[in-house]
Amino acid sequence: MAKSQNRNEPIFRVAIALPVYRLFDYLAPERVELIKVKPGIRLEVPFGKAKKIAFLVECVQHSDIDIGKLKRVERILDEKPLLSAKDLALLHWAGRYYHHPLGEVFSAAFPVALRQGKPSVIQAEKRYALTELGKATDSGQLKRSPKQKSVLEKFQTHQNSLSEAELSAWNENWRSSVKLLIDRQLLQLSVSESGTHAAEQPVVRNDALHCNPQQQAAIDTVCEGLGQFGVFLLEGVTGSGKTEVYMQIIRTVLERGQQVLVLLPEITLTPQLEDRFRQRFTVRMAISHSKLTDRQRASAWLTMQRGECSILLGTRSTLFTPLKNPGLIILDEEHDASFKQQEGFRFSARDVAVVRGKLLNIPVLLGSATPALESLHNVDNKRYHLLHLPERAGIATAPVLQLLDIRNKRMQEGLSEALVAQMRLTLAKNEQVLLFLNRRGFAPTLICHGCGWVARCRRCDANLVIHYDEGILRCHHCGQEQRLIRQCPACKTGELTPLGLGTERVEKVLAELFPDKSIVRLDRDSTQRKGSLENYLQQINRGEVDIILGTQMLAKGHHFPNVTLVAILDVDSGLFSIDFHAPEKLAQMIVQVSGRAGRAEKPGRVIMQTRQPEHPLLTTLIHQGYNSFARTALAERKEASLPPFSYQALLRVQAQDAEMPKLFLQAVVELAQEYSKGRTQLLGPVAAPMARRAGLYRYQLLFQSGRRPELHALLDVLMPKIEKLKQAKKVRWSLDVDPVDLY
DNA sequence: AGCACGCCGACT
DNA sequence: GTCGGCGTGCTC
Repeated sequence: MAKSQNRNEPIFRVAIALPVYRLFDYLAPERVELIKVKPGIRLEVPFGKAKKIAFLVECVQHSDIDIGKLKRVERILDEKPLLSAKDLALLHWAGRYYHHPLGEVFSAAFPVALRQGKPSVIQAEKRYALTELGKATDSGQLKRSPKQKSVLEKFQTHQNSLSEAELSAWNENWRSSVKLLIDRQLLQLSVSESGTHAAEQPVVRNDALHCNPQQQAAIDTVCEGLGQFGVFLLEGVTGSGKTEVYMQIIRTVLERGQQVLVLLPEITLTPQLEDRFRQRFTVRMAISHSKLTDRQRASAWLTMQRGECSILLGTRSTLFTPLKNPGLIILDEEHDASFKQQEGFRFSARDVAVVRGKLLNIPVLLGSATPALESLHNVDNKRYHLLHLPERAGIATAPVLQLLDIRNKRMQEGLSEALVAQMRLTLAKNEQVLLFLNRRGFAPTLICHGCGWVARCRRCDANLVIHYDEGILRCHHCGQEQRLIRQCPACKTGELTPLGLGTERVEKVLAELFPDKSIVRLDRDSTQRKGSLENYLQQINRGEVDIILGTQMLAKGHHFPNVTLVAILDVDSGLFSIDFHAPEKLAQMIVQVSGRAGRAEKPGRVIMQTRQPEHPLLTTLIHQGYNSFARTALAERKEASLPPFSYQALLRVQAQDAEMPKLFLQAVVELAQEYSKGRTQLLGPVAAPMARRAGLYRYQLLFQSGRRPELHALLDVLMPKIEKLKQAKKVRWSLDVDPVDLY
């Protein structure tokens, strides 16, 4: 039949973004010059009834599929691959290491617009600036249009022009106001000032700050290592001048004509670093994070790919952006768990960055005040080179940490009398107080005083959290809400009482205790409105706020120079977790929160309320510092053969049916025992710590081995078989290699 | 992931 | 007698 005459047709083996491990074979397009076709190019292929975008993996001569059944590639989308051979190798490595389908890995490397098959064209980015009229206009005149007023103020408090990307990061809905302000001739389109860099022009526009010897040593060490692979761990407390070190190293990289990729854990941290970089560097800089439009992200990606831009600042997903002249990868706050993607393709941006650095033969610079235990372990075994910044730069002094024993003490909504007294002293000196409580809402539990009934989520194994402001009960795990009830549904008589502490409740008592003070609450609920976080931060730094109260989001990066007292209201809640990562996370959180205080010339103090004043984690951390804590914690991990002294992968399963997840994992265990020759342990199957979430029943199975190759060899044979398991079709499962969150 | 095929319940 | 429920299986 037709079979034989086509025997020598070239076959395109492609990856398609699907949750399956196998690749798909297609007939090459007719009249194609095979020499010009390189792996990595995007293709459009017929797939089932639809068309899909595919990535060419290789050209082969033979297919296992009957050649008559193969379809033909419809269209070639790229003349040349947008990814280099080394970046393709990185994706293949990541697919193998995380045991994730290659098509989805490829898909993650491209910005949305390109993975949908859009052409690789760059949309020029617009910038806006004040007109002379805009500079002279008092924003008070716009008080009848508050959105325009705030946009005008944004420009008036900003030195340079603002790009679409910067405006989007600040407030997603800026377009209409900017348009109206242009109509009023207060704003104008500005000629792209950050794109003016010419080859002969200096890369920096102003002088570097003076560095202390340790900073200089760090700069020199990394700069000497440019042009070859090496991982540097820059350990420096808040205020030790890490950013200055980054900038001086970046300058050298730029002067070599190379590009720099800078990764941050969170979008909210990009504007401040972007500002500092723009003040220092003349080169073009791209920003990429999920608040930007698909078009903006595609432009950032392509300008880096073409080498038209020298610095890329972005979050986790930016890691795979191709670089025409790669020089350096910086990953700031490397300990931060946000660098681990928590769904789908669960990669660690830190670990993949290191592999990327190795493939590109460039240095990787990791920065943190509280390095991850794995990173310190990698310093110990000489894989990473430690650069230590022991001092605070300038004249700032380190904050003093102290424990406040609250056993048997009178408490008012989580505040001890001693703490309130310290707050009064601080406020009397006109200095700011920061209170940290990592629980939003009014109270985490609503309990009946009469019968003990507790408000539970119907779809999760969790209690509903009281949100008085909104008059609702909300589940923090599935988002389900219901009206706040007044009467106990069980006994109809008892009094419903809020139990426990949330930021809303503390805010209320603060308002009573300090009626003449201005209080700001920063948590996901109070900052949901776009741009409100930035507005609050500005208020705080203008000194219009006396007491700052907030959750996790306070712990990251933001500087509050006039804060001299920090209190961690409930440090004990972090001491009792089944996850072995918990002590590390708690210690990092304490040090990070402490870093918010006592910058500038005013010394800061940190008070931790605890009922465990003798707890070794707390005493070690306070008296000997983070590094001693880390040493102790690493010794404990070693003793217990936990990571980084062993290697883990967690197989998670969930299903509507209560029994299926367990049955599926039992089948997996049978398979694993058949193929596991070595000493890879199987821990489970066990119910997940939260056995039901959003209506789904959850189970998990942990693989652990003292040798990484052994674990991966097992997973290599196991995963394709798991995919074909008949039980697999009735559940949703995912593998998490190097899990950081065992929940 | 989509999407069609397929075999059992309440409607014109 | 049909419309449609979502269980199961396939996509080169």
